Amino acid sequence: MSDADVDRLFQAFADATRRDIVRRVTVAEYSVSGLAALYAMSFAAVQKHVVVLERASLVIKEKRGREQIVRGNHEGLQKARRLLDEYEAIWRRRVDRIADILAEG
Amino acid sequence: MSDADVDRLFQAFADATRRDIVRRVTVAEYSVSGLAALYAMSFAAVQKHVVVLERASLVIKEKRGREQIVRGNHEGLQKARRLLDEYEAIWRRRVDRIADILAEG
DNA sequence: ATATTCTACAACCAAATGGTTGTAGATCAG
DNA sequence: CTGATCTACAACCATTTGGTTGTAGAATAT
Repeated sequence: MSDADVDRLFQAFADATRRDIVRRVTVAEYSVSGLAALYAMSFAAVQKHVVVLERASLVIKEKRGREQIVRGNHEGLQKARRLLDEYEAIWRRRVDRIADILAEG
Repeated sequence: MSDADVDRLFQAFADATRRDIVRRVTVAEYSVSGLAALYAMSFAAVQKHVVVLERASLVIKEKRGREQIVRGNHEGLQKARRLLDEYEAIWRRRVDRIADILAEG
């Protein structure tokens, strides 16, 4: 995963509307206009949010007739969690190291 | 945690330099200028990154003489992980629900 | 066939972001 | 005391971001 990929992923999470879209489409399917109806902004704005989420692998679009069905994509979430787990591991190592120093000291 | 807080948190993670700073200051202490020496950018740029990380609770600054010592702050990381865990829980509920439907069908 | 719906995308705008240089206050060293 | 170092912050700049309206194509409904 490149830096740019990670940037895209966390950037995608850094917006409340997009986080809400992720929650919704994980629970149920929505068309883009179905999503747009939920928010106090234009269709185009919501469509752009969906594009951002798609590029971050947090959402998948599938054409169905004239609609585009949006569903959650577990891949992006898993990547994000794995990344944060790495940071957590660094913390754990640090805590262990300090404990060792205290033990031998 | 407000939407704005969550925005700040993920936004802070959405930059490779800032992620690198977080890793470094979790392992060891750095002054702001000590950090600045590591990157191909101005002191002011790095100082701003530290401010962003501090506002996101990912880093803590402590004045020591004329230096400002930067250390990792577990709080922000924990918050971020807990948030992603909530999304994961939504996924799990969804998977369970589908399994139930298949079982009774 | 025509009208409607859904989507994509361009063009535009204001605000935020990530960088720069410059200035000034504190602290430390000689 | 003087000079060097460390930090904070202002002002500025280019690019990105999150929003808008408008246009056009594809699929559906009447």
